Formats: sequence, structure tokens, C-alpha cells
Amino acid sequence: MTDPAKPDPLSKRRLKSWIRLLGVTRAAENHLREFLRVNHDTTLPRFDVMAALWRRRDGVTMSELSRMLLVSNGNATAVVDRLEKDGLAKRTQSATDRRTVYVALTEEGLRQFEQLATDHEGEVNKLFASLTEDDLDALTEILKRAGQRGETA
Amino acid sequence: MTDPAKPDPLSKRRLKSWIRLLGVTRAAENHLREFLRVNHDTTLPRFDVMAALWRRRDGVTMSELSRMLLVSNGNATAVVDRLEKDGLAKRTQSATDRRTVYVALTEEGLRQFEQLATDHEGEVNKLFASLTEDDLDALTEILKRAGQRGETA
DNA sequence: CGCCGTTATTTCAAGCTTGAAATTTCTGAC
DNA sequence: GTCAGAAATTTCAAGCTTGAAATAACGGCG
Repeated sequence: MTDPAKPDPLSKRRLKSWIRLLGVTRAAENHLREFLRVNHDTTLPRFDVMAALWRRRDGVTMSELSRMLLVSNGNATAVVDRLEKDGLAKRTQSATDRRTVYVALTEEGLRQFEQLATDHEGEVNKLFASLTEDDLDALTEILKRAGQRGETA
Repeated sequence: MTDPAKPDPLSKRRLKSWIRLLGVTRAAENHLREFLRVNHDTTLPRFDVMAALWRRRDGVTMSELSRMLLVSNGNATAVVDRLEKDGLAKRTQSATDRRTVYVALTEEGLRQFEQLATDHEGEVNKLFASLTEDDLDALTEILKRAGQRGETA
């Protein structure tokens, strides 16, 4: 435990860095949202879910999905509902545990995501074009450290 | 313009860094949301709006507010509506331009935010306790560069 | 003055998100 | 085997968020 009577001199700077981090992230998200809407008529949450389903093509449970995306169970349910209604994702009951459900992209979902992903990567690349290889190294290092303890309470 | 035929070798790494950035930000937001809910019975968007109103105590228009927070006008209207209903914020019509509205914290809003802010800063400080002064310098530098061009389309 | 394009805000529908409660199923202790 | 507790998912209400359309007011140009 740190001494509560001794205020951390870095506290204000950490706050400022956090605000800046939030600003950059929000700006990038807004840009990507607009990009997905205009060029692919889809949304960020749908893209995120599809990306997770793509990464785990062999099947994911709803719980794993929400853990991967850091969103609530109810949220995952809602987005998957909409994807399923549009024929892009499909639920399958587990054979061994009747509580769990596996979600996966359909053929069409797969096809659509693969087109999306390339464009999305290109846009991210443009967005962060000003970051050099050294920047990326340093950023990764710092973010790894930042994410280590604290958030994952 | 970069040659579209020559794929950027850093593209994949930028994407990975972006995903990590998003992960750290989301985790921190989730943690702070929980913190505000449990300890202060409020939400992140309300806190963000109150913080903006605090920073600009002399008055902000709705447009400035949404620009500061990087959210839509409709969003700002909705959150301010709720704060106003709870007596924490107040709208005032401009005397010179009947279209514009100034928003400000009420006495109670001010008081409440000042209590919130200290705790919030402490929590952020804990959350990013693993970042040293050098880390903060480097991070700020990189984020400044990243935010420079691209997002602010 | 009167019109036109712009600006500030609100309204609205649809989708997103949370957190808590409800439902169903599983598991382990007995 | 039974039952209490844990786990996976869904449901639901309330709040958040967007983007587009509506409303109202400004400002300049003729």
C-alpha cells in the first residue's frame, strides 16, 4: 500500500495522459465509424464482433465473445442477434453443454468480413501513418505495461 | 501520395497497435465506469460532460461542448437534459444570438463535481501506476504525433 | 427590406450498451 | 439420486449514441 498521506506527484500527469489517450482513441473510432458507414454500410460494433468471430473461426461461445470485446453479455447477445438476422452469423447449440452456444460467421459473413478487413486495415494504416516503427515499438511496450495491472481488476 | 501498388510493411503493425490501444482504453473505461457507479452513483458520460463544464466554467455552447467531447450534437443535448433535470447543470440563452445556448454547472453540480474529480484522479493514478515519468513523456509524444493528422479529418 | 445559405440547437428513430433479473442447465457435495 | 450453488445465456429497462431531419435564428447580398 502506498502512503495515502503522500500524494503522488505524477498523479496529474497520469490524468493528463489518460485524457489524451482517450482523445486519440475517440477520434480514431469516430473516423473509422464514418469510414465503415460510408464505404461499407456497417457499424463499428458489428465490425468488432465479426472480427472476433473471424479470429476464432472454429467457434466461440457468447461468454468468450463478450470477454474478448470487453462488453457485457447482453451487448454481445444484441449485436449477434442483429448479425444473425442479417444472415452474417449463426448460433449453434453445444452438443455437450446445453447452456452454451457457439457463434460463427456464415459463408456470407466470412466473405463480407474479408472484404471489410482489408479496407479497414488500410484505413487504420492511413490514420496512424505518422507513427514510425520505433513509435510502434515504444507504444506497444508502454501499453503492455499499462494494461498489465489495474484495469483487469 | 504513396504508391498504392507498394503495400506498407508497417500496416499490420499499426493495426496491431491500434487494437492494443483500443483494448487498454476500453479496459480503463470499464474500470472507471464501475468506479463511478459504485462509489458515486453516476456514469462516465455524465462525468465527461461535467468535467467539460468545469474546465470551461465561464460558459460553453452546446456545439462547443460536443466538439470538446467528440460526440454528436444530439448526444450532448441528451446528457445535458438529464443533468439539468437533476439540477446539476443549467442552460442560459445567449443575449446576443438567440440560437445559441450556454450551459454551465449549477452550484450543486459544481460541488458534486469537485468531490468526484479528486476521487477520479486518484483512480486514474492507480490505474496507470505502472507508468513512469519517462513512459508518460514518451506516450504523450507519440499520442501527440498520432493525433496530429488523420483523425481530425 | 426580403431572400438564401449558413449556423445552433433540438427532435427522433434506430442501434448500442450496461447492469440486474430471469431462465435454463450443469456440477459437486452429500 | 437430490439439491444447493455456480455458470451460460437471454431478457429487460434505462441510459447512451449516432445521423438525419426539423426548427429557429443569423448575416449578407441584391
